[in-house]
Amino acid sequence: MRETLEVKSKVWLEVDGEAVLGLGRKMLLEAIHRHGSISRAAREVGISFRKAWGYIHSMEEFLNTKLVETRVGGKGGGGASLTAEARDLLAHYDKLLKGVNEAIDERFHEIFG
Amino acid sequence: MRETLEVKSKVWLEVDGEAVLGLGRKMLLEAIHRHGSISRAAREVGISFRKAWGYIHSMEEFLNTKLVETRVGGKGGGGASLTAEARDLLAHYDKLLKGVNEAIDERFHEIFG
DNA sequence: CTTCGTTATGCAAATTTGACATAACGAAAA
DNA sequence: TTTTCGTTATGTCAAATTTGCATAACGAAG
Repeated sequence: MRETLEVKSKVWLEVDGEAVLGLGRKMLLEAIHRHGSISRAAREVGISFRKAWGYIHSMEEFLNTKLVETRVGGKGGGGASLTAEARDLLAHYDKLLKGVNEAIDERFHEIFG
Repeated sequence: MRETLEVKSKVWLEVDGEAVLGLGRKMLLEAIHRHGSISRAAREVGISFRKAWGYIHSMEEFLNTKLVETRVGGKGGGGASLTAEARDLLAHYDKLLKGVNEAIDERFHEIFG
């Protein structure tokens, strides 16, 4: 009956019905933290700068919190870094994810074989 | 910092990267089972017949299994009912969902307060 | 004062989604 | 036999969403 039946899951945070943190945004923020640049982070996670920028501003708008500190111009063109609030939010989200996917997978294999 | 921060989650099944069963499709199939009609089921769950029909055929194509038995014309115009495979799949999916959302909620409140 | 890579946006294209229109069907009633 | 009725079954098109393109502004360093 089935070819490659598999379970998929998503866990994300919302404010006023708008997504403010999911797997994609998490990857983006972590990449920004590593590279100190939105554009380089976007390239790494495979999205356009435009989209990354949209993500960030949407998150900041609905969380009503500054997450990414940016510098424009200057040596290297500028750059970006995470605020303490962003790092804190990421840590909490990581905790939330920890074990959830494993629990789902476990249940899936237990039921569907 | 936050207004109404809440956790959201989805769990669904895929075949070859295509969704074959999620919450929406589950609701639709259950409504078909109750009403014996795709169109009445679609009205109940708030989607168009066209969309419901698309769901069903996509599910059947990727699962390579007949899920809905239909009769066209005749008294009442026709009707539809679930196959044994569909009922079986629904039962398994229900089992899969059972507890998962509770586990996620529990973890959320434990971490975010 | 030129260069460079970045932030910052408007806008258009493309894709996806969803709704509309219409045909076919067949049992029962007229 | 013919009409009626609510359903299944699809093609087609519009609308909404998403994605990407183009361009301006910036400012430190050479």
